[in-house]
Amino acid sequence: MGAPTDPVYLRVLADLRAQIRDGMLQPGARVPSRNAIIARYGVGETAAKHALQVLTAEGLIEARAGSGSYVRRIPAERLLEHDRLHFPGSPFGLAQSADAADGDDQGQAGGEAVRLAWEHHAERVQAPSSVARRLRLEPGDDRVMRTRYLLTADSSPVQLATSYEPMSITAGTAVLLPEQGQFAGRGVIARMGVIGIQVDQVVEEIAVRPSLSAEAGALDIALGAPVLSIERAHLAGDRVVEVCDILIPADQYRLRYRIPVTRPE
Amino acid sequence: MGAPTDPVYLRVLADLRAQIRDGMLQPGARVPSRNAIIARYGVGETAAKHALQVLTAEGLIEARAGSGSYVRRIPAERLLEHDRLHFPGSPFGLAQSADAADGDDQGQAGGEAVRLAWEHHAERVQAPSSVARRLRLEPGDDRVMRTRYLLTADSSPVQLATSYEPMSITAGTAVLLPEQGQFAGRGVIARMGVIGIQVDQVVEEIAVRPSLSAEAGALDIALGAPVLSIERAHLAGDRVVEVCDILIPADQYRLRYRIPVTRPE
DNA sequence: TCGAATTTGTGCGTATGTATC
DNA sequence: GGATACATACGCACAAATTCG
Repeated sequence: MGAPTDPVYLRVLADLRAQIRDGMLQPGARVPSRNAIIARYGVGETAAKHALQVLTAEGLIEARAGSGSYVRRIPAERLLEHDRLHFPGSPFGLAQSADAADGDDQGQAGGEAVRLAWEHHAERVQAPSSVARRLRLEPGDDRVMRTRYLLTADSSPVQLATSYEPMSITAGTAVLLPEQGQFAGRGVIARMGVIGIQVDQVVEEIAVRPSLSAEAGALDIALGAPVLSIERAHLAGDRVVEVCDILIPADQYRLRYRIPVTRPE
Repeated sequence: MGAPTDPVYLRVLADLRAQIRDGMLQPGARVPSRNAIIARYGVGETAAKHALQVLTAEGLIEARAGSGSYVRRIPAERLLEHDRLHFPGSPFGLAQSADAADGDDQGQAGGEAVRLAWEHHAERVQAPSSVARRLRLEPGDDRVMRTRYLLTADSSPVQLATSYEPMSITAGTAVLLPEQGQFAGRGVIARMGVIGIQVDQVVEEIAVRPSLSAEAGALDIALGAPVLSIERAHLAGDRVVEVCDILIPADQYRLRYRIPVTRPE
């Protein structure tokens, strides 16, 4: 037997991907339709379909029924800053991409302001088992306050955050509801400080995984497109006073951490 | 006309996903084959195929040709700790996923010891344009020391790091070569300290993108599989004394940042 | 050791529904 | 309304890997 032949759809896929990378297919341009691919590359419909589907999953193109597939305009990959620990629902705020990347073509002029908006909804719930474990509560504990956040920039979703706080800590205090009352929007550290709890450490675990369908719907990305998943915990000594799951479309945003270095020796 | 009927494959998909989530299909268990799905759900081959394919794309199952599809064990995901700023070549060291063991400082907690190994190679090069910009050097500056690192755990690649240091800082000192001499393996902060430069900030930008072919080869992952790309810079006041590009297979590792909170007001 | 059955991966053709132009 | 394009759906075929008698 000769060499194991590469799958046909990979040839189409590689060619289209190269055309997009090299700029032969500009952002917004129309990608050859299934029939066009069949004719041009001499492949069957399955291969054409499969190639387009993989490009869609990679986030390089976007398919519109009845119209065609188009090269996605990537919104210049925005930067999410980490240094605002008081930010509501999430430690990541949107940064101005002032010193932004090498490619400048996309730039929408220097001074455009981005309209940011938060939606949030707080509710008392039973802790899901993974949350109970991270908060070190008994499985099934129903004294947990869950707050869901959706951050949008110019009405397009930026991040989805779900925060959990044990009511054993906050019940009966002025900060039971994170986004109501005098201390709304001040962040976990400030709010815990109000009731005498000193947060001294934040732990974040960053992972990447394909989006599930509900998440893809909420973030307006393709099903299976990679998302950054950040599991955050606020600690006060040995106590875990808050945990939060943050989801961000991985291909549209990057995270920036600034870490001060203190000199020991 | 009547209600738009839901796609058939979604019914299969939702059912299998629920079985995985609820534990009816345990990690490692075999998922029904194409033929089994056709028989059990009364759907066509296309729908069965499509449902399995979406689950694969979501990372919930793993298909082995000739054998079957199996629920993925995700706990295989290893953790990379950030807190060792002195680590050579990279701020990420391997932590043992001994389930939230807080106190351990070295990775070897649980039963299994992981054999870690570094390869490195230093060379004087001309700065690529993006590196020159980040180091604030003239484009084409050829007084730059580049050190390439490959970290392996049990001989499988974990991360690829490329570090750049301006020789205007290190030339003629004992720390010109990061991995040779008395201060080898002590990390950027310690080495710069030796020659009187006080690093006071580390900035890291985390992004996710599909791997290029050279990277996929070095990391032993599939071409196009997502990688975590970390652009790191060591700053001493206004000076950028080192930049480093770190690549990590995104589906196999997660990053952990521990951030101490200092109380100002 | 070998071969048959199973399963996935890839490929083909065709058909229908629906959205867009 | 008609042409085009994608989404979904059916069925069939073969190669390669795996499993198992």
